[in-house]
Amino acid sequence: MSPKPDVSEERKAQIFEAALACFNRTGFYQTTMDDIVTESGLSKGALYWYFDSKKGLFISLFQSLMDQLGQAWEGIANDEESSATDKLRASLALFRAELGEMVHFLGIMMEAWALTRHDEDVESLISDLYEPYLALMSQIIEEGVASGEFRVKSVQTMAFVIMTLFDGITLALGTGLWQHDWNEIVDAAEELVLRGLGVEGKDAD
Amino acid sequence: MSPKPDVSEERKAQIFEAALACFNRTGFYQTTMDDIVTESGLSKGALYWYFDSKKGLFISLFQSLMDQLGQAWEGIANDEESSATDKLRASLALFRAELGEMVHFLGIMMEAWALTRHDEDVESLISDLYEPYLALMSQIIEEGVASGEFRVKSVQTMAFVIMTLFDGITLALGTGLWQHDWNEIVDAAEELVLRGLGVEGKDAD
DNA sequence: GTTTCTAAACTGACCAGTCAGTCTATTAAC
DNA sequence: GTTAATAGACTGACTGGTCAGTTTAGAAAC
Repeated sequence: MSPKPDVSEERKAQIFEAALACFNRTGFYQTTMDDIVTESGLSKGALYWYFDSKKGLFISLFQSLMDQLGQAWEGIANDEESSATDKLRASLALFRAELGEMVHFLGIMMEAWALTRHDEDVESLISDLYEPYLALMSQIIEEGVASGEFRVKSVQTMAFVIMTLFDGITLALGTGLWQHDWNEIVDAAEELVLRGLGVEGKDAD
Repeated sequence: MSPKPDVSEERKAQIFEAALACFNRTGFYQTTMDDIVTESGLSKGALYWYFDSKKGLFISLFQSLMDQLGQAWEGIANDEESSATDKLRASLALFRAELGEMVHFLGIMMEAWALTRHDEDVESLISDLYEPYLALMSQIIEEGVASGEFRVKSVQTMAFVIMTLFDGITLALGTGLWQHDWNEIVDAAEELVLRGLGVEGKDAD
């Protein structure tokens, strides 16, 4: 149909890559569209051909980055074979793997958190993304409590606290407060969470 | 000496109050100096009489907010009377109290975290503020391990993880992901941390 | 000869920071 | 006790630059 070969997917990817680099480096307000023009090697016209605004570009980019994560979550929670403890361990392993991805766009993650405060679109995007994660965690803890593996006062609240710990670790990496290998933090977090939920023994690795 | 009574402290406080409201509401880049002018009821000249730049004002404000916190930390860690477990509980109580203050400037806290990525001044300010907190936590855990109260693989890393949990909770409040009473989260965090460090019993509370 | 796409010049709103000048309480001189 | 001098506190119009988004002219593909 098209009188020209469709390059739109490549172009979008090209713009995303440039926008990722810029936003990650200097944040949302400090990067100009011209920065992204330069970084991408395209023109301003091209950017506005594919995206209607700077904010639209940021949100699309953020959305697409998040879509690449968290595809595996559902599989974990719905595995009939494994115990709640196993599922929790698998969740932690997944978080570890996701962190490995996230280090490439921690700046964008943090920018999005900050934007949450004064931008409704970003705020609802984030809370939508958050929901399934929290639901999964609640489900696992619920199961563990039912089977006697975990001891917990409030399932919902504890699930939230554990998610909060994950975010805190992400934040610490983003701010650069933790200079060493982030695997060590995840190890310690695993130790804290498993024992904190009342899982006994086996903590000699 | 001065031919006029010194009102500079009141003025600075007045500017801080206005800047706090504005920055907290709309973030650093989205608030204009004119916003702060309007909010404070002063003039632009007055603002620049007391502060050299927007960034300077933000940093002074942040600094002053942080100074109001964390005065009590040292007392806790150096109390010879109490056990490491007691000290940890006291630290959690302090965090709870600080959260009560922080809810009034969560926006500024999050803005500062995000700025960390591309502003050296903010970055070094934050890591300087962070240091004593981390040192305190490490000291308490170290003591607890020595006395056999806690079981931990790496003191440094575990201290960092617990601090990270605090930040995560702060972040969750800031983003508005947690809609309920934040005291509940701190309760759950306390449960997780105490048991996670290997403190036995007494969790029927 | 039409559609898709690109380039680059352009527009105009916006905003941090400046500055020439004003106001007012206090002191010093007489 | 009135006048002049002083300096700190303050005002707000203005400037110069920046940058999101638009326009326009045309190339490339079919």
